[in-house]
Amino acid sequence: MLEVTLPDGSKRQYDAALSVAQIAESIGAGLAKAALAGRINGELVDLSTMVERDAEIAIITERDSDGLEVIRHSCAHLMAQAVQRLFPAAQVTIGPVIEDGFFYDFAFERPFTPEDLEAIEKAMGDIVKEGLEVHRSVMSRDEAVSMFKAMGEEYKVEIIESIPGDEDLSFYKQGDFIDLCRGPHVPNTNKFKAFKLTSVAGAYWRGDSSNAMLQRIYGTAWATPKDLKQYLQRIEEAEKRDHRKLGKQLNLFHFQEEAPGMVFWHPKGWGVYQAVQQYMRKVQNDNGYLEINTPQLVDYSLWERSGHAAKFSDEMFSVESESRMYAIKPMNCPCHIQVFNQGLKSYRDLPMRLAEFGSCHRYEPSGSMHGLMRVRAFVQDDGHIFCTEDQIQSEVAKFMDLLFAVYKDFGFDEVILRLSTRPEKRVGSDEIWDQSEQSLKDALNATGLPWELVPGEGAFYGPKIECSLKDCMGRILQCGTIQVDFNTPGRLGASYVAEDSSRKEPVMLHRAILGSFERFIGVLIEHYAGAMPTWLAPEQAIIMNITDKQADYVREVEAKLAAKGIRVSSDLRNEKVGFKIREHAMQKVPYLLVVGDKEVDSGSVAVRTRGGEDLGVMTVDDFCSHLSDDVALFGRTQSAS
RNA sequence: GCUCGCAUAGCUCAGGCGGUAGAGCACUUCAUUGGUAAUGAAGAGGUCCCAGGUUCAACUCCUGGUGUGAGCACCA
Repeated sequence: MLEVTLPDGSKRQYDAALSVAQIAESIGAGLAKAALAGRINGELVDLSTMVERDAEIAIITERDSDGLEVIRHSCAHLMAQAVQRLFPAAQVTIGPVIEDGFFYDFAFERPFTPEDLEAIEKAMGDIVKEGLEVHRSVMSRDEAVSMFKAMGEEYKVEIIESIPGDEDLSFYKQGDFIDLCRGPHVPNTNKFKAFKLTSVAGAYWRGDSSNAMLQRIYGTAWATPKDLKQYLQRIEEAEKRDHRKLGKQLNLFHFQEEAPGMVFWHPKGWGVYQAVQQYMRKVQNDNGYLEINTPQLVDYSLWERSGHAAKFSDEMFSVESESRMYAIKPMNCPCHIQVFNQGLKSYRDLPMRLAEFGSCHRYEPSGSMHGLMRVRAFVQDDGHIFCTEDQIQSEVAKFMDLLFAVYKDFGFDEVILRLSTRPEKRVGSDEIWDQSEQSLKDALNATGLPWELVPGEGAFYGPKIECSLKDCMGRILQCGTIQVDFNTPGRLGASYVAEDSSRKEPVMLHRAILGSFERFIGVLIEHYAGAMPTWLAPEQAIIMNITDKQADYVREVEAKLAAKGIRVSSDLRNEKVGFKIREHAMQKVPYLLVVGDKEVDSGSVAVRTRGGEDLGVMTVDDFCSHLSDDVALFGRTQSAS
């Protein structure tokens, strides 16, 4: 006798051990048909897994998120089988589930073409129709190694040989295809209803650029064709929001060959940039930061002393002039220490918060550049807080509060926090690292928010908290950071006089809220699909006449609004009003003001938003106060959409 | 940096088994003065990314470079 407990709490008794599939069958034929996998006491298992004693059992179908994972994982196997049918020489390596889909890496003599992808997708469809049963089996390490050796699957041999100990390994076989895998998998290849191969690209074996490059095929798989369609629509929507595309359409900025990875800001893009920067300047002034400005070109020796040259010399631009070597600054911190070092500092001066909208250049690898998101010349909302060890936690806490408030103003409510700890290549003693990491952990815990630990991802001089925001597409984008640095101030000779009149080294906190203006504006463009909230919009209002008769009045209103600091322009072209409306609405100008004879007579403007909402006719003053109310909202509510 | 694509008018993109190119929008001119997402007509506009090579002939084929896209690697 054994008793199983189902997720709804109901219990069932069985005479003898039986498989999860049989349990599903005993509950109902429909469930048995829909079943993809099971869960025994919380652990995901195959349907064929035997239940031998009392347990909590759940039947996993495509409706569970775990079910979707199983489908995707199995779909990777399906694809590998199809690839090996078409290209027997292709060797299989690994094929995991990723967000929204899966990939599988193959070692093959030539790259796969888009035509290959089509053929592979078709072969996958054939295997689905064949309805091959999927069998799990267990082998010893040695057996498995000799089997894959015989098959010529060198990468699989390498994977198995890297698995420690003598543990048995599980295998999944469908038709003539067998793969090493932990599972679980769907019971039959006929379970797939919606999948698509999306792209092919190179990827290094084991993620190491010194290894061979494999061919990675990406695919997506869903429970139903409808879900697949929705996913493809989501991708399409993301493409429409691509900041590179919108940057061109809205005439915000451009790039060109002569300055790879460096932005040419156009008047409208620079308008957004200025709005963001002026906001940040005020926020920093209001929160105890002192704004400074430091040189862009600094003698190379400073970067040697700071430790940057040793790690990043290949990524630094340098300039030789009159037989001196300079580096174009890749970051601001060594310069900020120079400012701190001027004049004797007392513990009474701490914490000292220095901020700079510092223009930096880094030689980013060519393949890593991506529109505004990753550039070679950028400006950070950079700041360095010089403080005592005792002040770290409260300074980090203050910073976190400020960051949350700023993100809210920009319309981002969700912040994801991660702590990156000591990397292999680093400076400073282990004690110092212990201390730095602990102080950040304490600060994170003090926020009361969940956070994730990322071992080994810290900067070479100290651990860091990375603050990511979630945009309206659900994408997670790292922007802000705060990093504890017990190393660099000492290397560059910073000190202060403590209460007991001894000399001590200050701790330095590197911090940025937006990260780089370039990247952050890229994020904003995509988040708002180019329709910036009014406070950030480069053109907040445009006034247009219906016929030439109203031209003078339009100029008058324009001057009046401009005098109030509103970013306004007028469109007096000899075009129909519908044409002008369409054009400016597509340019995402928040407010479109139409003036005809009626408005001239009554001294008013007819107001509509870029989203098509008619706000009616109002006086110029009423419009001004409507707009300033909207501006005061920041991005907390989407305005004039 | 690595793998594989791509590069044609200001923009979005066609095109040709090698014989110096086309559309829509934008632009200019003319007509039109029209009340909330495209008024009509005409015109102008190109070193087909750059440098070599093959060829009677290269925008097209080959080689190299640059930029760019997807992914990988990197990210102080």
